[in-house]
Amino acid sequence: MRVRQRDIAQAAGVSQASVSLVVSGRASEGGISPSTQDRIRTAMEELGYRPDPVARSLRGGRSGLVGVFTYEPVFPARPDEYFHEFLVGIEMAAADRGQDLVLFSSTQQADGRRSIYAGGSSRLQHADGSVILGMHRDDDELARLAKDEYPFVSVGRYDPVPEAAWVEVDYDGAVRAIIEDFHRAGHRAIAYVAGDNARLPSLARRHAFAASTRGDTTQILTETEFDENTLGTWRDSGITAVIAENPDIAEKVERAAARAGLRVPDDFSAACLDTPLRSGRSASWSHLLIPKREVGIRSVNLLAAILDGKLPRGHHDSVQCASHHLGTIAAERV
Amino acid sequence: MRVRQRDIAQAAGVSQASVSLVVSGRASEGGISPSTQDRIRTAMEELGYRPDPVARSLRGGRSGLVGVFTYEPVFPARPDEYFHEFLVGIEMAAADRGQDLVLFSSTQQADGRRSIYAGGSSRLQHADGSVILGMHRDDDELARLAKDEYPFVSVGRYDPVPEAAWVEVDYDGAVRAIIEDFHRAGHRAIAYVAGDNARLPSLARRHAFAASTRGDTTQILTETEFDENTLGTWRDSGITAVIAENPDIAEKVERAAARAGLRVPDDFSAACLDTPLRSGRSASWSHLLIPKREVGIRSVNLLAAILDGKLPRGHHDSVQCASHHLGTIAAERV
DNA sequence: ATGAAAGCGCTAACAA
DNA sequence: TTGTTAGCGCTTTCAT
Repeated sequence: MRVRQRDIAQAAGVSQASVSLVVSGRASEGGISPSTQDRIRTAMEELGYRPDPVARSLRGGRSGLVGVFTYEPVFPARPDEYFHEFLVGIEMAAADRGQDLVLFSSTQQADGRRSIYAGGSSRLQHADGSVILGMHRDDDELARLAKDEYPFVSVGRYDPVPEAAWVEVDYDGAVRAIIEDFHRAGHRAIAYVAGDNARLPSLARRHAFAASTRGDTTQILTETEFDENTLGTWRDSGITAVIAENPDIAEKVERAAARAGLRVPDDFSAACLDTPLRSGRSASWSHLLIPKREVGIRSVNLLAAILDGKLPRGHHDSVQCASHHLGTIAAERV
Repeated sequence: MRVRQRDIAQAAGVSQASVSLVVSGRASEGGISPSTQDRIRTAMEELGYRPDPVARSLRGGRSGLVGVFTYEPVFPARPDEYFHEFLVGIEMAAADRGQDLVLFSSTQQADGRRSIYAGGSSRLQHADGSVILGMHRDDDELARLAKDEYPFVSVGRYDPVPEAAWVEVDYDGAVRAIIEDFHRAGHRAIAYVAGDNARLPSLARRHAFAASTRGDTTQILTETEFDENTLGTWRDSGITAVIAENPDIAEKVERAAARAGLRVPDDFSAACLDTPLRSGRSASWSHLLIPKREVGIRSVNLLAAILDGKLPRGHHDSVQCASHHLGTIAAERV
């Protein structure tokens, strides 16, 4: 049996409106005498009144629920480090703001893929707005979401939908900084090993690399193109430094180098564009520190600002990216 | 601008009730002529109608939201393997059932602890029911939740609140099986190193140990009581086998043994009551396989059954626990 | 076969 | 200082 404001109004011999004022803490402001307030509070206590958040949402238009939409399960079989840190930030920010998180597991279809509009009505409506996470996006769906004027923020740059708001990592600046380190150390012939997927985050980093190495000798290849012969090719082309786009690639390069009897940084300098695996052989590579937690926090905050009308729907935010030097960028012997 | 049923009723020249029937799919059942249905559907399409889930829940329907309440952040700074696998199961089951998950981050207070009723209103009401996770529970709050007739299921046995539903791991059977293995190998003097917290899951395992070793020589001590001298004490007491309650303890025992020049299983047999750390020294210990994922799945299913009135509020479910033998239980030399 | 009306629990104008 | 009223968007009798 739910206790409503009406019940305690009756018990305290006041109107429901007065109860509402007390509940929302605006009693004095609304001009309720201290004695009446006391009576109301006592009645609330005795009857065990708890405001109904759903009714509040209906009335106020906000549920305080922040959606988290991912095209993959949030809790994968193998804890995916990549997602995790974003989610830490998202949960922290939500907690700070007094908001709850909704994970849209219902959007998962039989084949394991998730779709916003598959179930007919968008379940995202349950949340005031959503944070969109993950690589494998459906541009059409998200475009539609934007057209429906549903407030959402993409974690990571998201060009395909012009109206989308996002929080991006400043890969440009970060990659540029790493290249400058290479330059300072005398390297002018640099290889870049990219991931196989041609998704935005990957492309962004490749472009940043290309832009920062104008005038240098460069070689860009993808993960699958990297094989046993690659190291030889590099040596022949005079390549003295390597950038691996992600930790897996760094591992791959390290293993190939080890087999070829080459050492980092004695034989070539190296850096990785994300934090390497803790226990891997490339753990000591110089690398970028992607501020995932910060990005998560800012995404939630940006969403809140958009909901409050303080920032426009398509606002973008960018987070600086630090780098962590572990001595795998050595001076080039000229 | 939200499009309401009223708007499309007007557009289609029908009453709001008819629209509602079409929306909920009970149009024919309610006796709406096919032609009218078509007109309504067209209007919905044109105006871009989306049902408001909040209004629906207020009216008494289901929101399709399953709460996940934890007394600690769901996404901890250091990924906590213990939680993770439960959540994998919970998300899988929710996806299967077409339900979404709500993580109650809003209940987090300044000190980092979470409380259901701290904010005055219980935000759990946003979900049809909730799964309760984590060790550090507030019995009073949960008792109150039960009194409020809020449907919830505890992950893990939860005696303190009699009305609580739960899904437990059959530690009794599992511990008994391990002890029987020890017995078969001839061990009759067994030590047990428990965790420091005296929480239920820990107590349950200790009791199971005590119950299964009647007539044996046993020694039960807690993690902090275990020190450099313990191994000597065990040898003096004729202890030939050890059970570690959790992976951390197993590690501790292994390290102490290594320092003392003792080997498992040559010098003593050993088993751990949870899966040991992958990269730890005790990785090869025989151990229990706690079916966390299964427990997560069943929790969600049990909650659904309770919501549907198919199972009573305080129903309990128990999941068998397998064990994995890695040869650290050796025959005792008699 | 369709419509009118009540009400879920709450808040915010507006009256008194 | 307090009470009355009108909804928020929806579902569900009960009339028509």
